[in-house]
Amino acid sequence: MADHIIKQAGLRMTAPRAKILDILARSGKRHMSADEVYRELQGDDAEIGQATVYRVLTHFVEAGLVSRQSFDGGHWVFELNRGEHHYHLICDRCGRIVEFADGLIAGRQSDIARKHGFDIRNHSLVAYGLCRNCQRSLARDAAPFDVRPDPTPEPGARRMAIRAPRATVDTPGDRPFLDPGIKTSAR
Amino acid sequence: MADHIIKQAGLRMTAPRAKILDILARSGKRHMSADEVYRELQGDDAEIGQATVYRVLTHFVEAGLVSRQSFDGGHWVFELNRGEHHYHLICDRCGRIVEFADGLIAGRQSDIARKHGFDIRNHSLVAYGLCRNCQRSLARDAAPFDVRPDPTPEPGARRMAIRAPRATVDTPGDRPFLDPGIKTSAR
DNA sequence: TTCAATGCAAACCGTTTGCAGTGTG
DNA sequence: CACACTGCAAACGGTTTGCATTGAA
Repeated sequence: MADHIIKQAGLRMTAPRAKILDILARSGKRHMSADEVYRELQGDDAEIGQATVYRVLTHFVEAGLVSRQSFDGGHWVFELNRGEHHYHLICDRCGRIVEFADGLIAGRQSDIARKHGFDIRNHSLVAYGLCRNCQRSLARDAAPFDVRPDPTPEPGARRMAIRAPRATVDTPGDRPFLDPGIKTSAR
Repeated sequence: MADHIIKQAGLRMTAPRAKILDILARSGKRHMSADEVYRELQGDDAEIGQATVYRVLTHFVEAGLVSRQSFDGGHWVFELNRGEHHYHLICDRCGRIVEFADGLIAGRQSDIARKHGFDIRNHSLVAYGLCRNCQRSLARDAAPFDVRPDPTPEPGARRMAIRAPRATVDTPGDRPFLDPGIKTSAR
């Protein structure tokens, strides 16, 4: 249950919070937008407003349960905080996301920050390009332009100029989150 | 003049384009939002609409003259493309931005990408924290909360939850852009 | 002379906020 | 029983778009 995790984080337990944490924990997608969380909730019985989703997610971020970032300007993307800081590889075409951690980069970056007198609290590295599959697809049908990504183009996709992903899943090393007694650094 | 640069990039020359490129080139700020560009234009004689600013900037990005990114979810920030890819250190408190390039990080990252089968086209590394000045200020008046940043708080600043910069200047090694015959890779 | 670029204003869309009602601690 | 949390709907703010007009090539 998500219950004790929320309390351990110093938050009041409520139904919306439990459900949202649950969704983040169980969803196939590691990275979800507020709207995706909201829609997932709709299928459920209880009525939970968008505002609540945003507020709860913000609370989670502040409490350190969840991390938030925006891949290249779109909307916010939320991700359960599994403790290990990591970076992202994103496919411009299909939206596939691959996570990776790298001490060398982290160290180098913090050296540089120190040299500039910065006290770093957070950082993100995101690389955009084509995943293996999409490289293949593109080569295969050698279509010069306007090839539709294999994963469904998603109906309400706004023309995001230049770059237009809309993340789908993918990540190595899956590990349960809610079940084991995870130690939340309460605040 | 910006004229031949725009043409070299394969774009039709128009007054708005010349002016906007000029502003990006001459402004003290290396990183400008569309709105900042727009406001800078207002002081000028000619009437140029916001839509045009957005459209022109988008064209510039597509032509490779300008690069665009969003520091942690806010709006887009545009920056004249000076050829050398670089990363950013951003002060959470005053918005100061420091740029740095690092081959080691770039190399490492592209190795990792290759290992995952990705063909990277672009990447960004941004680190958030406190610059030296802000660390000092905070220590000095040891105010636990709600300290106002030294650089004016900027009136229309939306409460961006968690993080709320609003960039001001700062960058090492200034180098003119428009004057020398820069080689634009036209497309 | 044609078709891309512009200006204006309205539309969009993700996110935030005000307010009255609800339910946790 | 107080006060944080919720739902709803309206507000917000950055960006995009439709359409008639202008102007570069």
